[in-house]
Amino acid sequence: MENSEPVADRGGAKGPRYQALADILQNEIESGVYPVGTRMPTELELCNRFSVSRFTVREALRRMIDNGMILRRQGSGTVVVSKNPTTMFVQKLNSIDELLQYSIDTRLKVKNSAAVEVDANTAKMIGCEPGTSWHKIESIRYLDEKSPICWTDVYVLPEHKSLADRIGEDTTPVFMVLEKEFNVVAEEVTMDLFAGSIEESKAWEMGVEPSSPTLIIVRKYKDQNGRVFEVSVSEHPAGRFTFSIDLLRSSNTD
Amino acid sequence: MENSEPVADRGGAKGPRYQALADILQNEIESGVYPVGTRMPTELELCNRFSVSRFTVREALRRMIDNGMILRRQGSGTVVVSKNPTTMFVQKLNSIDELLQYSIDTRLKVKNSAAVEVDANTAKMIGCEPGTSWHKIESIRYLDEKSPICWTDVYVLPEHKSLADRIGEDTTPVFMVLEKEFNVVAEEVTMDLFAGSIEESKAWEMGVEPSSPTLIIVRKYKDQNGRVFEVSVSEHPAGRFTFSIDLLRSSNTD
DNA sequence: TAAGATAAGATGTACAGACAAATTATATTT
DNA sequence: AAATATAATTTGTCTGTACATCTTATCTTA
Repeated sequence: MENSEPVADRGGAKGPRYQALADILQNEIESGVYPVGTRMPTELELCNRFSVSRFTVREALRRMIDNGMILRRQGSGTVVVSKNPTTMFVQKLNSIDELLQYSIDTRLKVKNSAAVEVDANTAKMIGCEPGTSWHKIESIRYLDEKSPICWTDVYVLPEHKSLADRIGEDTTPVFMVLEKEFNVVAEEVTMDLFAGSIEESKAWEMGVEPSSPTLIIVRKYKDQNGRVFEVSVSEHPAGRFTFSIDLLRSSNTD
Repeated sequence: MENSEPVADRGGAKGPRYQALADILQNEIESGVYPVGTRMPTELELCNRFSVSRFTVREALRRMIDNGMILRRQGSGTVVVSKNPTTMFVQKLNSIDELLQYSIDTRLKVKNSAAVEVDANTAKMIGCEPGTSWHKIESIRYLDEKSPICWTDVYVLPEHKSLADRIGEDTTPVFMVLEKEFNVVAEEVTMDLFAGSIEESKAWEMGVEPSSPTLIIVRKYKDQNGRVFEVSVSEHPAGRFTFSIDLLRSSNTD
């Protein structure tokens, strides 16, 4: 007596068996057979139900992990964490340089370095409470001697203020210096991009008209505990810089 | 006579065997044993050299694929594509909406729709040859009746011009309408963000001063063959819109 | 020479079995 | 009843084998 469902020999569908199995299970999750938060059947149960080997089951579940629908823990089991396959587009960065999007030859030149208590405006921009203590490093990024790319204000924790002395020594990104010197790890980076007008004082330094358009990029670097340990605010005068993102549709064949 | 290298029983290092193997191979790539562009040993050769099963070898190579160091093709082999483990940060999008970054309630209102041959400036901006034929759809994105978010010029292929009639019907993103109606698939999306000044004519429509700062976003949608089938140019007056990216350090434990 | 058929080589898929490691449930002891 | 030890469960790692599928090289033929 056959007690298994036809995964091996389904209609006219082509492709590997684990993909067919993944499709079935994803469908069952979407239709509520295994609600979010509950546990999926064990590998052995799936093997028996569909009459396939553990290899096939694990390969199918691996796809579902990549799609962000399930989560597995050794000894515990498989839990459903999402009804829909997440991550339809993925951005891949090939290097740290692409995160900052400057060629390796640009250099940061420090103009000023001092402790500050952020005012209301700045607090809103960098996402913290007004009056918080930060160490602010004002600097300009140059392509060469006469070509300023952008003005950058770097905010670091007070205990990291000695960082200012190391900026400009080489072309290492600021947050990588922090990682190396102060033993923090950038686990998450949030970037906000918007348009604005440049301040009069900075306009002179950058060699553009006052209140001319700029692309402002605010980067927040968080460590493992979610604490923001660096914020940088960069202002790029129009025409000097383009921020590019390349997104690839992830390999879900759903 | 033992002719294999010790992967199974290395020093005091813990962890699975495939991880040890992956580390060794990554090291050899970095030190130039297998230069970028050349082919790695076959699975069977690695099995023999390290006295491990094909499972272990494939599991190791799978890690290296995830790191973007190698690329494999059935029947062909394994080629090295990068000296360093790539993808240090990954952006995950949970929905199409996050790609466009507009709340689901915004609507596009078509102002004009006509065939055009792009001039030199536009050609440079959207990345094609001057004189190319496109169908241009000018529109404005509104949050509600009186709140324009941005001006958007959508360029689609001439054979897709009937799309203009379907824009604004609902809140479906333009490229998704194309995917559904014309059977194309957005496999890759390239976005360029930069600052600029708004044109006089558009300034009036958007309710801002002429030549005031704008955030310009150019999105190019490519299909499986790499052909660009849609280009959109959005101009967001300063203060109306912020583009956010959230990057997570990828799980490579190298 | 060029086109097509054939063979060889490499990765992909699939099965079965075994043990390791982590978790959870159960039983035991205090 | 609570803490501890034990057993059962579940996923992780690993080996071996077999065949399928795709690619590339080689041979054959027109």
